[in-house]
Amino acid sequence: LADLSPRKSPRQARSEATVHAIFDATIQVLLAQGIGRLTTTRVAERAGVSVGTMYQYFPHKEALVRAVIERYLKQVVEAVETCCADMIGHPLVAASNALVSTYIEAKSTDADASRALYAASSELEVADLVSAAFRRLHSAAARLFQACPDAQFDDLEDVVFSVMASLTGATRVVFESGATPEMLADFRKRMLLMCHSFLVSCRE
Amino acid sequence: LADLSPRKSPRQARSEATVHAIFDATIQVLLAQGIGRLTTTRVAERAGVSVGTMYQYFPHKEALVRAVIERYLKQVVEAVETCCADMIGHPLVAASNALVSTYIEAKSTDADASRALYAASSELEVADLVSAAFRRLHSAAARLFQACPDAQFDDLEDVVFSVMASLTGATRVVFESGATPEMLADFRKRMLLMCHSFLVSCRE
DNA sequence: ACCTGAACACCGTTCAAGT
DNA sequence: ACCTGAACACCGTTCAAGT
Repeated sequence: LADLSPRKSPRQARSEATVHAIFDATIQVLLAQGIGRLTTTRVAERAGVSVGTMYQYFPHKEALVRAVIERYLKQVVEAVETCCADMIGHPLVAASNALVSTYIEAKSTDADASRALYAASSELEVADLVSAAFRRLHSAAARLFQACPDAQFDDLEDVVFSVMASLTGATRVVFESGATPEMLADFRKRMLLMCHSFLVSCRE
Repeated sequence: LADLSPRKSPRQARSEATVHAIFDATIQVLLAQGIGRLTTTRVAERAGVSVGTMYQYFPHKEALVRAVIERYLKQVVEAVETCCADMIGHPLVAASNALVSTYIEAKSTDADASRALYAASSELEVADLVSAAFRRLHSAAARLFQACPDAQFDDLEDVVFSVMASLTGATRVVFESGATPEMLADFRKRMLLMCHSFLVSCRE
């Protein structure tokens, strides 16, 4: 199996700046040109270094995009985790609504980036990153609903899995269909209702 | 904009066989090796023709994969459309359950193919095919729920959009997470409940 | 009417040579 | 310790030449 992590850590100020420049260039090319036009030459050119330098810090092109996607996923996951921690102990309806709203808003704040990264994340082998992020979302949500004073679930894990699969999967469909902000707002309202009414149906 | 349709129609028996061989070879390589290892040379070799021949019938590699994905989507869409037509006039719970079950089963019957094509369909520019299929699913479902004797919806189109986004999006998440048949069966049960309880919440 | 395959352009990756 | 860029392997696509 190939090593997908960055190749070495910068030890001097110069190389740290280089890594940063390469990382930024990758984001810029990705958002401006899309994954299809992201070539190592283009990234290196934009970063102002040679291709060879790029390969000193990233073992291959895929690692570049993985780094960008990883940071993006982290940002979304942490927003949801913070929300879930804050809502511990609240009643079901409040917990459910906060979770759904926070997730959709985290995706919406930079909708163009979301769209570009959805496209990129499918092209390359990033299933591991996506499922790791999904697992963290799942855990945070499970803890949240576990702590609801007005709800007991027989099989919490499975119920939460379905909620999160719907929420993340449907959100992806909406972004990939190129929804307008109005459609997104409408979608958000319906997802609030859908998740809550499902959770109520599962409550014992 | 590039022309993405097949380049010409076969006019003689020989060329018809050639197209068929290329099409089959594409499916075989896609399922056996994945989209990452699908090269024009490999497909041509497997089909027993030269690359040049391939380019007589398909303008580029993407068109090969599009053709395969198109046929697959058609199969799923038609299964759902048939189901929706059959269930016209049934009560909400029966209609909803039939729709959800039919969709998930259509995806499950050839789970490996579903997985391979989910991966492929993200790599290439097939958003148009996917959204065309989604639109047909949406229409069929809207007609179905419109005709439910025990349910009236204020904004049918939007309600159905959310149901179908959840159903298709969540199913994708489940397949991409490499779910076992047992997990799939469990997921199916929960989606039945989720879609139905949401529809009930929206009913006037 | 259909097929071939060498040739071309382009891209990811490497590595000997530089500072 | 870090950077360069020519060189290599591989892939998508074309087109003059064949049957």
